[in-house]
Amino acid sequence: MATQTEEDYIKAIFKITERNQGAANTNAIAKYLNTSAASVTDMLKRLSDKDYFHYEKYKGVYLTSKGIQMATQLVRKHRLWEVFLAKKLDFSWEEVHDIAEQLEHIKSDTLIEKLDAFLGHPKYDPHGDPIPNAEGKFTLRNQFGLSTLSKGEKGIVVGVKEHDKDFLQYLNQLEIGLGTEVEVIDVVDFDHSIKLKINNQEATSLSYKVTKNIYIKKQA
Amino acid sequence: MATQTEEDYIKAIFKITERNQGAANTNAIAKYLNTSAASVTDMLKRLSDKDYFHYEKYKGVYLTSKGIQMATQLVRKHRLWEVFLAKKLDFSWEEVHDIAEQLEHIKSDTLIEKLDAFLGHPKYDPHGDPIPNAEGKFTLRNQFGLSTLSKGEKGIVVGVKEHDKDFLQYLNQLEIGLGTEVEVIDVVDFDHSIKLKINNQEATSLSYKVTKNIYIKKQA
DNA sequence: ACGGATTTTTAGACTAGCTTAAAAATTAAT
DNA sequence: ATTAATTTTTAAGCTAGTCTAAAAATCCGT
Ligand SMILES: [Mn+2]
Ligand SMILES: [Mn+2]
Ligand SMILES: [Mn+2]
Ligand SMILES: [Mn+2]
Repeated sequence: MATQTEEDYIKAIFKITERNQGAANTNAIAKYLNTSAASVTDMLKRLSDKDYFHYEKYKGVYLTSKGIQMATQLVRKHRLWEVFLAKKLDFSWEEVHDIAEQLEHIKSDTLIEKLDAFLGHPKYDPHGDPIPNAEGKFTLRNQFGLSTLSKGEKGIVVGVKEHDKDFLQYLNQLEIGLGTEVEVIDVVDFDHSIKLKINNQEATSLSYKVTKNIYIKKQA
Repeated sequence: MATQTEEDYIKAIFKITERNQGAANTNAIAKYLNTSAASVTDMLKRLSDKDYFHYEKYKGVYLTSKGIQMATQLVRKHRLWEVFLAKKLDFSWEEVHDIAEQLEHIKSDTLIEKLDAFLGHPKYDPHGDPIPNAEGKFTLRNQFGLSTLSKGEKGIVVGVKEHDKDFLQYLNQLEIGLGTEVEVIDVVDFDHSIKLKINNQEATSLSYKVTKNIYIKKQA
């Protein structure tokens, strides 16, 4: 069975290739896993006969279907545990990730299917990210960056791109969370900042850096 | 922070000293953890400057108060997770142990307190074992081995001594679980076997080996 | 096409944990 | 009190995973 470290490497490669649309290179993996490039090369060499990925020296690495399947199951577990922590144990969305990072490695197929049922087969996690089903299929959604809305448009917050704690806590403070109604009152051309009504309260100004990390579903 | 292996060693020492009423010796630990005596000696040497226990060559090992506290917290976590698995996810009592053996190592103090609250601060786990509170205090109970009952006495099953899967499945088959009402119809002196009414069904015969592993609360 | 910067790999060494085989200490039996 | 059996420790060596420093390969600007 795969060790926790192995699993973390596979998931890292999955996340990086997904983001980059190409092979994951050594430095990117090292940075993602907070380890040295030398360790990564070493690990890739040691793992490369386990058929999780294709590795060519100096060319980076990409997952095989076996690797993708494993990574997807890990993402499934991670996100289901996040839902459990947020919905059942009342953790806030900025607290769930670190704990789920551990829980995702618990070995038991039955466990995750029972957990899924207990949670009512949720489709999205506390950050609005889709939860793959047991077969690995993600439910995609028609979403837009809040930064793409024009003056007068309304939406409902459905997710966040950035998962950084400070960012999420800033959103808490603004009372922005999943399901929050927003309406763009004004867009400032100069810096792309936005004046936003949040749940019909008085408008607040949000920087582009913030709005481009919030996903919304458009509202009539 | 303590590694999973360290935690397993501390818990093993705790369980063994509790059972033996004396220092835990190398072979006992090795057997408990399914490892070699040499590994245990090695580990004890390496851990002995971390103040979890007192170790004297050839004399075995016993926990310090720091070690006891750690072991108790592990038992608390283990049993709370078992309750979660049984009560919320519908696992049977013979399935929960192996998964809890992994879950007990998840690092987060908040998590376990929230889980405890979510479960309604249970006092006993699915095997009837007491769950220490956050301060490490166990709630003891006035219980007897089913084998100590005399003809005519009634009781309610409150726990099991043996946690073996086959034993627990045998009890499932007999429809004996926590809360089951039992009445001793007859005691056979020769082999100490017992004729038992289970939930007022027709009586079944149980061997001494079985009855001495079932704990009951006496009933008027 | 070359030189410098960047990225990646190699080399060598470390820790945690484990193994088997042999040596030493302890315990038990005569 | 010896000897024999048992338990424990030591010795030597293995794997997984990590590190730093140095070498090698690739990439990039001119
Ligand atoms: Mn992880
Ligand atoms: Mn998430
Ligand atoms: Mn464990
Ligand atoms: Mn239990």
